[in-house]
Amino acid sequence: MARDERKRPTIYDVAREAELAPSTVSRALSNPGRVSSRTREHVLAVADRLGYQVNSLASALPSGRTHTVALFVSDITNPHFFGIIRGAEHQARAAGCTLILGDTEESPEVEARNIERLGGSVDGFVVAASRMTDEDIEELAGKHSVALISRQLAGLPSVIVDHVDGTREIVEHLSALGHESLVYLAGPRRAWLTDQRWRGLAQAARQVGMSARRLGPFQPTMRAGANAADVALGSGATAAVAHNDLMAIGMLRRVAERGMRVPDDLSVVGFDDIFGSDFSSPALTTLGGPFEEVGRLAVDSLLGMREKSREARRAEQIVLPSHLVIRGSTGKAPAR
Amino acid sequence: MARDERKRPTIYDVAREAELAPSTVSRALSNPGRVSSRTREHVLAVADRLGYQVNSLASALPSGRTHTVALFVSDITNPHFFGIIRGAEHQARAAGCTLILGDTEESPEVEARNIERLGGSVDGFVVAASRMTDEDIEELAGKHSVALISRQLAGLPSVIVDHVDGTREIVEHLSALGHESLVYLAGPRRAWLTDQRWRGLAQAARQVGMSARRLGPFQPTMRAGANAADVALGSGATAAVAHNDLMAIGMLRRVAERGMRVPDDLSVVGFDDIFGSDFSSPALTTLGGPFEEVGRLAVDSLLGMREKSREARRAEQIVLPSHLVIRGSTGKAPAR
DNA sequence: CAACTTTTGGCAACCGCTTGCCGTAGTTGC
DNA sequence: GCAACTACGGCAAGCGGTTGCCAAAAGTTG
Repeated sequence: MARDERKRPTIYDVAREAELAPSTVSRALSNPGRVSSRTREHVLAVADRLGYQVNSLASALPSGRTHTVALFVSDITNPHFFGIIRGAEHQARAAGCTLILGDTEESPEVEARNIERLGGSVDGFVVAASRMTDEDIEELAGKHSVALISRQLAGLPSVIVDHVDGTREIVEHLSALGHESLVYLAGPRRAWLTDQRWRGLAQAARQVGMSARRLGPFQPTMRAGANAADVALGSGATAAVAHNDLMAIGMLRRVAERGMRVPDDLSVVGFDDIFGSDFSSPALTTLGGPFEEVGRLAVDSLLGMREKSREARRAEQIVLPSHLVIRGSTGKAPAR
Repeated sequence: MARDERKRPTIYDVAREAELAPSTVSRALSNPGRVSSRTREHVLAVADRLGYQVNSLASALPSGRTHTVALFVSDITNPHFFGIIRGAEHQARAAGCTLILGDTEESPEVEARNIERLGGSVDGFVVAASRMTDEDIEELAGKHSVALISRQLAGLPSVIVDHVDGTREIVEHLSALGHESLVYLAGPRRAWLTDQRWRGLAQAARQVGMSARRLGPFQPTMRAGANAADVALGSGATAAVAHNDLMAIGMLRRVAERGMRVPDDLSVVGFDDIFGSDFSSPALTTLGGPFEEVGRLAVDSLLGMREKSREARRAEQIVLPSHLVIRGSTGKAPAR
């Protein structure tokens, strides 16, 4: 009682007060089945009275469990990641974990370096839109628990939003509006999604008898959207599918700047349904998805991994449904 | 050499390999002035060869320095915070620290609880737009290092963007356009900024002979903006200043929905210059600021606090200049 | 009721690093 | 040439928990 000199009480304080050994206190707190319920309740009561709180650092040291997960995103200023971040944060908190957020700035080097740096002090990594190579990710996964977002890799848990169905929907929508040609303004070469989206678009286009071309790559930013718009307009296609909404919104502005009209002269489609895509002018047709859920599930399967034995731990690859949000940026193809 | 069984090498491994005591290795690594340069270089070389990396948990335990700071924001999905988050993340990384991000969801309880939870495992807190009472913040600051963003409190370091000058600019801008009355659509009662902004607007209005009324409070969200728009239109004022851009953008939509026009029927001004405020329709006139810098400086002064002796540590209250970004949502006052 | 199993609490050895204190060797002053 | 310092390396005691192992207590069984 006398020695509460501003310091947080430790299990030793609780033990003394409860007239038990520190080890017993530790067990009562973190391994309740190991002590009698009478003892446990006594410990709990004393701990509560003293205002005891575990020192998470101290408990992480011997146990190896830090109760911390890291989430890396490729660009922290892309609104697309908000939902993911929020979902991940929620799920982490619900599981009693702390979330560390990292920005990899579109660079595989920054990504690798930051992950390395955190290596020993987190229970695992959720990596969204990784720019690393498959090999590097596999190496990383050999050393730490890893869950992927917007990327699939055999043997690793992942959460993505369906793009096969999504791209098909986009193409059918455009086809229904009379478009006969589209261009895909590709994202970064290292982004797994870039190829996936292109593949989906190309295949769907083939099936409905539309021509499709891939142009780029472009940085997935609003600024690069201006460039993409010029390239798209120059291509002669009547519909442009941008790698993401940031680019698509940048395109809308550039098209207007050049005195052309969306969708009369060019229809534009994006991906992600980000904040702002509903009030751009025109509002953007885009492929949305349940991104909070994505973040939540990624953290979930990351934390789940540790439970399962190495055997039973066949990584689950989750695919969530996407949905096409049709707005003003797509319209009838211009007459020939 | 033989015992690199998947485990990360420790200072003991380095010590053995370098034929020195672990304590010397520890000093060579983290207190270079304490050993001879010959020794230090030898240690560094061996550590490098073995691929040694400090275990930050283990070093945090005895030293109390975790090299981690936490940033709390009131709403992680508000784009306003992106810049702050990014700036904070950069500065933290530059200082060799890890950033933990927390969402307080506009709730003082969630805020207090989360801060409490992290208490022992971070070096300090940056709290942006805190919803806690002055008393609670002071209590918190008694136990931990705290730096404030968008809030001032005597004795605590803080970074804010100038609102006195900013609100004056807004009012003068509106006055110049012929407006004679404005309404302020207030933000949450617990937000320090709500009163500050209102005070600034009211005073500036008095000086230019404009009438000013305060309405609300409203939640600082797009959704609440619809409500705010109706209230503003009903007030008879010709100019509306929303608590933030989220609300302002929500207002723009609602005004259009009701068949009125911005700025012909009502001029609208926001705060923050968030992502999207440049492509809403019409584009939003808003008070911007160097928010990345805000995040950066907040982390900076938080980390700086620990250096200074308790005496010299007179908390710096930083005020960064704001700037009015004039766009299409403000225009000439409608003729009587 | 003896023999045996299951609970339950305690002891002590870590986890990996930091740091106060001590002793030795080398340097400086007079 | 000797006392007084200073520089530098080592020893060992933590930091606050966790956990393997042991022994006493309690519960089972025939």
